[in-house]
Amino acid sequence: MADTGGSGGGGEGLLYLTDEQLRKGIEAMFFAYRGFTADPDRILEGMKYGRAHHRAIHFIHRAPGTTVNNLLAILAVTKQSLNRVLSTLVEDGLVEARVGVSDKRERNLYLTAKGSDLERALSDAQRARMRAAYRAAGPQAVQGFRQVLEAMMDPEMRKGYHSLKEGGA
Amino acid sequence: MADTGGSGGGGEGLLYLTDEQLRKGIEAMFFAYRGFTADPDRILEGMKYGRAHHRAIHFIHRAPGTTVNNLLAILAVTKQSLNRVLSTLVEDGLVEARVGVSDKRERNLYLTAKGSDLERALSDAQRARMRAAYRAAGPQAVQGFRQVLEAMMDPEMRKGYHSLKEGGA
DNA sequence: CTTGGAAAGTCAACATGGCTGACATAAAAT
DNA sequence: ATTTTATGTCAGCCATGTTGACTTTCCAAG
Repeated sequence: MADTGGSGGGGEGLLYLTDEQLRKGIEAMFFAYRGFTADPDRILEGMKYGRAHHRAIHFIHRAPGTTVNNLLAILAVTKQSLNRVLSTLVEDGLVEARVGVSDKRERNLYLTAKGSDLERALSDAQRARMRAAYRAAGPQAVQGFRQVLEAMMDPEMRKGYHSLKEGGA
Repeated sequence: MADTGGSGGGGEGLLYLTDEQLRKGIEAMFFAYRGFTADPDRILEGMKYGRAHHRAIHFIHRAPGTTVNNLLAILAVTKQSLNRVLSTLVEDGLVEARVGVSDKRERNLYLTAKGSDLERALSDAQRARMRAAYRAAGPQAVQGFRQVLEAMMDPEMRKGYHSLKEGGA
């Protein structure tokens, strides 16, 4: 396990694995995630929606025509929980749920124009912060950021993260 | 807006700021955070505690003797919300809340032996995952990870993140 | 010393979004 | 045709966020 890490000579290359460094990383993750969700949360607040609605809208936008079950796998919540969120979005005309063609048990989900508008507002806000952070840290840092995040995911999550393509009707 | 970024020659240095790259970062953050909380959540499940209890325990461990108000600032929830969590922890003998010495309105918070045991279990689990991710990604990546996370925080959060020292009785 | 406002913490009640259980409908298997 | 399986829905519970009203303590003005 020879290490060619950044710091110094001898065994110093493992200093980034000390409990203290790990703790800092843990707390950074906690505080950063709060920043990460802050802007969309602010937009949603006042509307009768929350973070759960944001997530659903995001992934429907990403994979139009996806099924409820597909979404379930990505979001890792129960179908009952998702259904509540989806129901209000359909009622309010942000999401259209078309009965499946080949399998009538399924519902294929699409954003309406109204839903797309909200999606854009939310993702614009979230991207703006992300862009600022990326720019401040630089491309090298961003690469490391992505590497660590990916290593932090559960293996199944990592799969869902890389595929995330299926779902077309 | 000249950029001296890492990749290539011409305008290529800004490729990491495209909407597509930003979206990948956003989703990575979402999936990674789930991994980040998964192990402690698993430990807490079954016990009558949740993520909120974990956070309280973590920061009391970090700053023994901290006051409720101090914790409030770090966690950014309402005192009523924190109070519920803290009350159960005190009742169950995981946290001791000593009336302040100089100011009897305050409560200084400490983990009991029992509380420390749970804290250790939780942070061991969380650190193990973090350590694995760090090791997999390497020290260079970890540095970038930390840089991006910090740039993603709100400025006030960033302060709280760096100080986080006060709180002694 | 008394009085009044600010600060810290507590109690009550409500909203969001997790959860499990029970169920309806459609599809697939026998 | 009947049973089994998959998908989605309805009802109700729990954790944890919220606001509002209150108590206790502290400090400052009189």
